[in-house]
Amino acid sequence: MKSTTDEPHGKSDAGLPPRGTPKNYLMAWLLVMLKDLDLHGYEIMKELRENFAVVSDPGTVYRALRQLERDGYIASRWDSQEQGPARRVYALTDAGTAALELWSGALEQYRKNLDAFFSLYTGSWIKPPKK
Amino acid sequence: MKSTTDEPHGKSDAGLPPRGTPKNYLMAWLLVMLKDLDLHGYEIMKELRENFAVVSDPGTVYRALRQLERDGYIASRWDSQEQGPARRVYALTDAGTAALELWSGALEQYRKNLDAFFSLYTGSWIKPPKK
DNA sequence: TACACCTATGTGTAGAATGCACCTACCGGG
DNA sequence: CCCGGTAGGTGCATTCTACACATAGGTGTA
Repeated sequence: MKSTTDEPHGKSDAGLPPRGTPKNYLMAWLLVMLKDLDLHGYEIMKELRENFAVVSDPGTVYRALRQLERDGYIASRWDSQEQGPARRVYALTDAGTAALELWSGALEQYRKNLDAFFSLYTGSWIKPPKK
Repeated sequence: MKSTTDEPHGKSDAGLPPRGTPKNYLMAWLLVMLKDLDLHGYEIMKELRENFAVVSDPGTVYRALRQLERDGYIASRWDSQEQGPARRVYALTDAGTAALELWSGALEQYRKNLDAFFSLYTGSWIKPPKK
């Protein structure tokens, strides 16, 4: 049983870091996974869980993939092999490639922001004097 | 008028990077701002908006500060100077200092994760062979 | 045959984080 | 007298994600 959800008075512990991934981070990862290879959802999900620890739940991955498809960033086809259930294989579209480029720029920005955080955390911060 | 909200069929553009900050990122910043100095909300909010671009909205900052206080990570006192309205000045508690340390570790982890993303984005990724 | 388990793909739902719009109140200048 | 800046706050809607659960084909095994 989770300790943070059964408190009677609504203690929420938002001050503590979540296992939390940045908002919409998942989308960037889905796009980058498909950059060179076409993959199906289960494969992507396992990689993201086991190798990259980006997401914990299969449902979230499948839902996000369908959303990316609705929005035209990826396209899917069915791969019906005789072994096991059919797979929905995804491929990046041109819009998806463009979006991935945008994501890359945005994440570089995040990285600089992180550096700013650490420079506050390690050095002392001098508040800019009010003019 | 925002172009993403009035589409009839629910297009949501989640594939594109949001101005988006990582989830709960704000909490880490509030804590780190108070690491060496006691500040009031308005000051913190202006810094976060103008110098660090972490958050866009004052309400969000004030709300988050109250939440951190409810959870015991920061404490407030009123600073009633005769100039202008009274200010609620915040200071880090011991729990807050500990939480900030946790945040620092989590964000270092996040940075490594970002590096993994970029190594996928720039190099080619070789999918690990299924055993 | 029954069952457990793995692959593969989803839906329903709830909680949390955030942005936008809006409100109160104090104070100084034109 | 009204405007704008300082200071703090609420209500609401949207969005993201985790958890639980459902479905279905296939394989091994008791």
